[in-house]
Amino acid sequence: MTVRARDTDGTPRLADVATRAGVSIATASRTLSGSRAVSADLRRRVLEAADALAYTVNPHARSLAGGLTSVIGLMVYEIDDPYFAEIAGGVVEVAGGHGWSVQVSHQDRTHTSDLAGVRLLRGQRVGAIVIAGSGYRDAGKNATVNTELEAYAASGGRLVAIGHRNLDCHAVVPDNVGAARVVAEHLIALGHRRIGVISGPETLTTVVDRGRGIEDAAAAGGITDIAWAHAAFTRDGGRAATIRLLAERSDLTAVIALNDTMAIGALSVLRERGIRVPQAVSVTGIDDIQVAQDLAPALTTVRLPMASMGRQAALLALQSGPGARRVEEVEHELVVRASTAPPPA
Amino acid sequence: MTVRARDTDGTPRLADVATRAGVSIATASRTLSGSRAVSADLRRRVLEAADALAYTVNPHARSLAGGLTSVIGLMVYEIDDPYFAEIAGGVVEVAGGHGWSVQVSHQDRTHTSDLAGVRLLRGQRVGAIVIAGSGYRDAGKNATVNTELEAYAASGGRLVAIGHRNLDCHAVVPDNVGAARVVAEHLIALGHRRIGVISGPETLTTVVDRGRGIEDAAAAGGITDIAWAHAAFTRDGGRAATIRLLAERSDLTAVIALNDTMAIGALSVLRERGIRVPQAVSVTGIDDIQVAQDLAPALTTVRLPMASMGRQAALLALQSGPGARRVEEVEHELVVRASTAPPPA
DNA sequence: TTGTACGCGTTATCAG
DNA sequence: CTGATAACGCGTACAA
Repeated sequence: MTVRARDTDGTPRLADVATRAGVSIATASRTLSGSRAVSADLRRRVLEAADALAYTVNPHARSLAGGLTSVIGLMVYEIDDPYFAEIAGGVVEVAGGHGWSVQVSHQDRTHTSDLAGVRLLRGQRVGAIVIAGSGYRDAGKNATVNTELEAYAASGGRLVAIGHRNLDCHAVVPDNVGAARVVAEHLIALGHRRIGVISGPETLTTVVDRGRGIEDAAAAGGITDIAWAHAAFTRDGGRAATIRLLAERSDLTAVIALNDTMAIGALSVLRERGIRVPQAVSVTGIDDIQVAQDLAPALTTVRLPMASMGRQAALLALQSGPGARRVEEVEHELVVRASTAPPPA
Repeated sequence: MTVRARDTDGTPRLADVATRAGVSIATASRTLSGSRAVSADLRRRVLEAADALAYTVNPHARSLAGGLTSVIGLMVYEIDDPYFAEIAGGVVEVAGGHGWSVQVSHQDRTHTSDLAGVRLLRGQRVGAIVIAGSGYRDAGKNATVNTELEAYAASGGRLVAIGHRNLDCHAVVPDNVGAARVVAEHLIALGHRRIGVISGPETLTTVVDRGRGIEDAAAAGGITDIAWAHAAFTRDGGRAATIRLLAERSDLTAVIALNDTMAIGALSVLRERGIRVPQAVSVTGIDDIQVAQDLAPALTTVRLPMASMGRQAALLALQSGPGARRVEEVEHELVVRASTAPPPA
């Protein structure tokens, strides 16, 4: 006898369900995966059997047999950055609600690692990829990654981008230009004329877009001497950029950070130096991460609904039928708190 | 001819590598997975072929053939809570460095969902599970989850807990009792006697342990009337608990939050009411999440190295040979900032 | 509609 | 040390 009585590890297989229901494994498979119609009677029997056995499909077998897995590959920079963490929260929430898992793929803002990340995800046959990191401005760098991404989509994978438009797929995009313009306008309306911007690397499209928003507002306000300082898109980057800005232009009355994380760095430097915010210098951010309201002083910023963006992206990934490309714009809103005031007299 | 010329999606298979190297797929498999010794000559040829073809194993096929996958299932509450986000950062970092992926499983602090999470991870044959959420105090609730977890470990999965000891597996554990005692002692040393504690639900072991640390310090300091308020282990929970505490005991000079997130909630309530920190009331947290230093005022707390804990846990999961259970204690350190001062005269 | 049988890509077993 | 070959669990043409 070659009959393997009760083998492996006790996990029931599809065959067990089929046997118990008195049907073929094909029928069991069809009812469980819903790929084809099955008579109501058999359908019920299969479902009961599966339930009684506490059957769960083996995703690997399923994938090997041709399909993709119920996993969303989420590509982010630094999962411990609040911006991405909040997005991830939204993605995880929706995915979990649909029985999907979320695999976090870390990028380190180099396109080679992005490429490796995408390849890994493809190799794992994940059913969807949500790419939350900003795209690169450099077309060449984008090319390799995008090619891989599009090949993935072409082979049936669902692809959704958060925050960049230049990828040919569903996308959830904040209006980075508009958001940045709004904070700049707020400062200008308060009377600021000598403004500095602390910015992330210009290789990121998010940075470029937000920078453009500032320039738009400045031009409209007749301001021509905005001071720029570029650094990493992090708290430490914010510190470094602020220090440089202060050294170059001691007359600034306002600092615009291109995201809240950098703004936190700016605040910390100003606090160390005893420069009062907002009395001597106003500071703004963009994103409205949760802690923005609890900083010292509470940060004036522009709210982007990160968690909701994550949820939307996950929904697009899970629901997206054969339909055309969908780009969902998300609202932003100026949130005025305690870190901005008119410039000193 | 039944020969499938170039099928599926162009992804090279092990057979392709074997053919190109002029060996059997068995040999190719052995060299690539390193399961058995292979002569240096063949080994080199296989490696070259694999490299030339840009071959990557199909993890599903590998898993189906008997093994587990190179995936760490990370169970956390709220990936967007800084505490867990920082831990996740550490796990993702180490995992990525070893070619492993990280799958985030969300728990919602109910044991049924925990159970579902573990089952899902098992069903996916993940190679390791790192469970970062606090355990439950209720033995009954633990039982079902723990049984599942131990079955997982028994079947070859690597299991590592962060923050609870009562699971029979490798663990990375902070001294929650000691950490809480340290902040309480700090306040007592400053002269505080009328102290309130805002705490998470007592169903979590972390909460219970930290609470005990407070009680120890209070007893040693001869303080018997500590005021307690329980709520969710979140910012909003911190707000709710603080409001209740203030209503019951208007004479408090210090509020101990059992984690930084709740402390943030406490600070926000006190700020709204115009109660000055630390002049009127001192506030402390536990964890030292990154933003603790940037709050208003900067938070006095106890540092737990979350990122490092995540890294350690991942290493334990990936390296752990057949060795015995290892429990790694992590250091904590009181960080005195601006939110504590002697009580008002 | 339902069942049979083959293939998905690897690992493991068992001979050589 | 190396090579056939049988699983692994499931989807799905194909046939009935």
